[in-house]
Amino acid sequence: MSRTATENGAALGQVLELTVLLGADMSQALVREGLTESRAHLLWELGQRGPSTQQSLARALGVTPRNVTGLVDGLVQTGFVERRPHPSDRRATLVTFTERGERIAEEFQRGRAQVAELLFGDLPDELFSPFVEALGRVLDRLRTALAEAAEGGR
Amino acid sequence: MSRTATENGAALGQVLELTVLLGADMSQALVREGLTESRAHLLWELGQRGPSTQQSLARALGVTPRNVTGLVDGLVQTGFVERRPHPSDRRATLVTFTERGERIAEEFQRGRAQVAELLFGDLPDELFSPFVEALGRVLDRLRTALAEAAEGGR
DNA sequence: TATTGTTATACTCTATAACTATA
DNA sequence: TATAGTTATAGAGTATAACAATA
Repeated sequence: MSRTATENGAALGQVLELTVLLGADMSQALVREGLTESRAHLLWELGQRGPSTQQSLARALGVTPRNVTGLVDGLVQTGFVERRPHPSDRRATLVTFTERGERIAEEFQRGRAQVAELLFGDLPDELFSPFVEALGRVLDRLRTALAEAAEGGR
Repeated sequence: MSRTATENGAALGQVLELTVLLGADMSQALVREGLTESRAHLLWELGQRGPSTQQSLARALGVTPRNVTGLVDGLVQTGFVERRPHPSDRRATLVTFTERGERIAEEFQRGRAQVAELLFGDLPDELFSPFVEALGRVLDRLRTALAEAAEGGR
């Protein structure tokens, strides 16, 4: 083996710590804005897609339509989104940003860019390039393994 | 600037995808074992510390003692842990693994090692070394920023 | 007095199943 | 008959506050 299992394990430990810290940072910011992770995730998807039916949000988030009802209820109460009638389908509602919601969604994007600069801004290219290359390969391995597990589990 | 914000943003995107996929993989495995993330986290800490009071678990997990009561209730019902009297303090209970719990905790460790091999086993040293170096620096930046944010927020 | 764990209460996220209005 | 969203019900995780037993 070119490397010990201990070295690979330590690298995974670093990756896991990174996920924990990024999660903590995000969570901090959300609490400040009066949001939960689930609600923020919905706002993020809404920002990516524009006004959306609850069904499409449910599919995007990978949760049940009933769950989306609850999340939208919360976001309506706290003033981030509105329910509007769908122009051509009277069964459906279009979830749309309020001004406040729009502002927050833009802040998300800015915040994400700031985090990217914080993490990588000072990293010299000699490290950044192989980092991205290695990360790409690691992701490929993981995607493949998960897809195979999903195949086998069916 | 040596790199564009777009490149840094893309790198962050990769990192975030990695966190999502690792979370999905872990979650898959936990559901198979009849565990939730919170309960698995408690088992993990218990494995690191050995038999523990609920207070110490609460501190380790960063949740309230009341919350630990619920998690331990669930783990007792599903046969992963037992409550035993504390030998010297009759107020406290010692949460200890059952045989089944012990077995699962060992499987966690093996599973984690397998994931490490899956992710990094095929990565050539020329990529692995700078990857770890870069990751270390990124973690330092993030730890520092979070510590400062915690300072300021007090 | 302080600490350990629990009861009481409440909020959020999540799911399934049944129901209403509309397509 | 099928789809969009909601009501009903339930379980899990989380929190605060009040309380019992013990230190």
